[in-house]
Amino acid sequence: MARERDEGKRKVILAEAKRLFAEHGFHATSVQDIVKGIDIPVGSVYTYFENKDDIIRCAIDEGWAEFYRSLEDALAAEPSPSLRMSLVVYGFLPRLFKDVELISLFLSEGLRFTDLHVKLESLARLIGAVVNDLAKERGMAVALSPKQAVSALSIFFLGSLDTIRLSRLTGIPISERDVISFISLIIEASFGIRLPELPPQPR
Amino acid sequence: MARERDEGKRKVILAEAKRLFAEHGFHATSVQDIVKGIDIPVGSVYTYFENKDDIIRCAIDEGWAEFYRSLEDALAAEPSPSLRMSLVVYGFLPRLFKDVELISLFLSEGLRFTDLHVKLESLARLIGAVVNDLAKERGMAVALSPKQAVSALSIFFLGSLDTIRLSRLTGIPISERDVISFISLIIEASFGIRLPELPPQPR
Amino acid sequence: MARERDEGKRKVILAEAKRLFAEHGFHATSVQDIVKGIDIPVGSVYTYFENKDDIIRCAIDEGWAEFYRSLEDALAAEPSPSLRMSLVVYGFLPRLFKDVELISLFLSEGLRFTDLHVKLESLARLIGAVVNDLAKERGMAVALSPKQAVSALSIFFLGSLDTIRLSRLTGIPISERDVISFISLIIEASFGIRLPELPPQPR
Amino acid sequence: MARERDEGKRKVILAEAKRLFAEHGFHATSVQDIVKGIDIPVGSVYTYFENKDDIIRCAIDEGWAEFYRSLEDALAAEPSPSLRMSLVVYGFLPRLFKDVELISLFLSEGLRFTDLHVKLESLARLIGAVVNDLAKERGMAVALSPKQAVSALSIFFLGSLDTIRLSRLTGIPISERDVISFISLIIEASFGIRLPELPPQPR
DNA sequence: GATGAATGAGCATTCATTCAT
DNA sequence: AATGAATGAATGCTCATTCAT
Repeated sequence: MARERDEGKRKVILAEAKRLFAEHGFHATSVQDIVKGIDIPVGSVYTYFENKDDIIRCAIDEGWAEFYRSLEDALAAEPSPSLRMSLVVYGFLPRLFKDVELISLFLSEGLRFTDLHVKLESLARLIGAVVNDLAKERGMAVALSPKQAVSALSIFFLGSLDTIRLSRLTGIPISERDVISFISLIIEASFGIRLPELPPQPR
Repeated sequence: MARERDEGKRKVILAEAKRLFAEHGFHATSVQDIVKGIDIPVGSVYTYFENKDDIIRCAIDEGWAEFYRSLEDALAAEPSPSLRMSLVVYGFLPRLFKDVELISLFLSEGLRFTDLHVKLESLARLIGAVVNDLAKERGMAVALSPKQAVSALSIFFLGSLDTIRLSRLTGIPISERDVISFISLIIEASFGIRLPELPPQPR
Repeated sequence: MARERDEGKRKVILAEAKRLFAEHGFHATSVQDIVKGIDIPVGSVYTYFENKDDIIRCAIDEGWAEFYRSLEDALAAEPSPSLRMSLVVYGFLPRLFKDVELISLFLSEGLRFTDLHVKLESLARLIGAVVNDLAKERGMAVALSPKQAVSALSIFFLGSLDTIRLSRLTGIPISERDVISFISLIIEASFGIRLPELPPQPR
Repeated sequence: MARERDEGKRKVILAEAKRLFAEHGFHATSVQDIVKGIDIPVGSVYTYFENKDDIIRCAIDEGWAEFYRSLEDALAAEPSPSLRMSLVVYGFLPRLFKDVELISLFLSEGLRFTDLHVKLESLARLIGAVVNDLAKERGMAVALSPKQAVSALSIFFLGSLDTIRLSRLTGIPISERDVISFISLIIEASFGIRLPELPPQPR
């Protein structure tokens, strides 16, 4: 009967907010700033979001959900442990790196706005399984305690993301390739395998 | 003749600012907030700092400088490569972890306010030398390209810091011990040595 | 042919509005607030009321009209002057006190939205007649000038209502019984009669 | 050292606020409205008041305190009970009536912002003493229970104020003289005395 | 130098009403 | 008629910085 909520409008707001939050920070970006560029009246923001906090929370949660789900699906479809590991390193790491805006949000303001540790734990479980399967395939006893495994994952994951964020923001000359090649080196050294390089994943 | 600036007052402002910036974020902390708790008039802040940005810049720069200098001095005083490495892992990593406020500033707002990559490059040079000397002592050819070395350091350094920051902020159950033990594990595995555990460094 | 307006829906809106206006004030209650709890769409409000002002005006006018009409009818049906006075004191005052919401509206925002003095004058005429008849019955010359009579009525009426409103809002320990017993005391003293207490009026 | 808080400025804000609140209501008057007419920047309001609520609270509390204190002082200086009663009726009632703005604030929004019942109880104690002394002087046993006395005072006080407020706002033709003359009539009838009319009190 | 009142642009959010559906 | 998304001016309040004292 009345006008329907326009999902497209919501997406536009979210995208512009993500862009500006990542570039200038959450607090330095006003709601007015967000709508200015996309020609949507301020009031409309509050049709689609509860408040400013809700915008960043949605941006992070939805970005993460999309990333996580597609990783989960792809891993489920691949039976070989070592190919699954390749998928993680050559498929999803680059994919994540492409979305610097999400990463920046995630690491700078995300802690205050979403249950980051829940996200991190799911990811640890997902990737932990890949690691374990690979170890089993290679006939290795897993040398890491579960606690060390979570630490390891957290360090590599956050470290890689932060390094990429840094390289974008400060011009430090580390490329995505450098990070990925180092990560794959570590894995290859640990498991004594050659990790088959995959073509970039389709979106 | 101008009255002396009161260095104690400056320190108090810096400490309170660091505390509040780390807890609530830079933008969410007003200059008024900073002086409220420490009973110093607003105007005085501008005797010691150019503006609000200058406060965070000083907090980070001075915190970093102090950390870096003491690391540099300690390394210079220790001739044995493996003991130097121990010093880094068991002496300075914990010391850094203790100063969560500095880490939080560093990782959340630091990028916008200080030349983080200059700091990171100095650190890479410093620690890179430790790594190289250790490799030489062990008669190993360094397997990492310089680029990979910087990537590696960046990933481990930022990853460790962010993991600790996270564990404090979100209650994710990773302790400083876990991080340190994982880092030392990696080093020991890479160099085939047993890294002697050092007593905590005095301040 | 136009669909019938749903009188029930109108009543529901009016009742909820009365409740919220009385509790939080007219300006502090949004039209959105009103419809939220009663599951009626905002747009519908404007089918039944011209605008927000119209809602409060109707609430007061209709509440008053109902009260006034039933007082008028009851008085018309009772021939004895002293019983008519009892009716006013023991029948209608308590009835009015029950409707605190109406009173609050009346006294707080009513002045700006309805012709309160017209209402007060009708009431003065109605009750003035009761007073005069009672005085005639008791063989008394009325000691009050018409102006004093209106003043008297206004003071007692508004004073009683305000006292009750106050006791509800602030917990001041004056009960409806206290007010009614004082009013009846004044009347009994003035006319030298014993006012027969009536059973509460049926709605 | 720095500029001193300007009590005059505070008074100007308070006076203008009182005027506008009384005329248009608290919620219908914006902080911007208040400063517009008196050429003071918005920010300065918050130097002198915590927030908008604080303005009305101060207006009521300070207006009441001034009124109450001067009533208290004047009563203390007058030994004769009947003259004290005259003082109340002919001295202070008119004085209160002059400050319609205070009354309006008091009765319309005051309940939400100040502990009105505390004020009313102090007043009841003060005037209750005058009534008792007069009764003793006249050799009368007080016929009212304490509860009835408070009710009586509340009804007369609030009724009188509201009647005056009404007459200003709606043009109902009741003058201050009418109210005062009715109140004095009641007192004279109750105590069988002639209340000596006093010249208006100096401010 | 020390102080803290002064400033006014800017902030996030609300809201009565309209009107496309 | 019914609906509820759309609207944008207006709200109360903040805040980095200045500068009169």
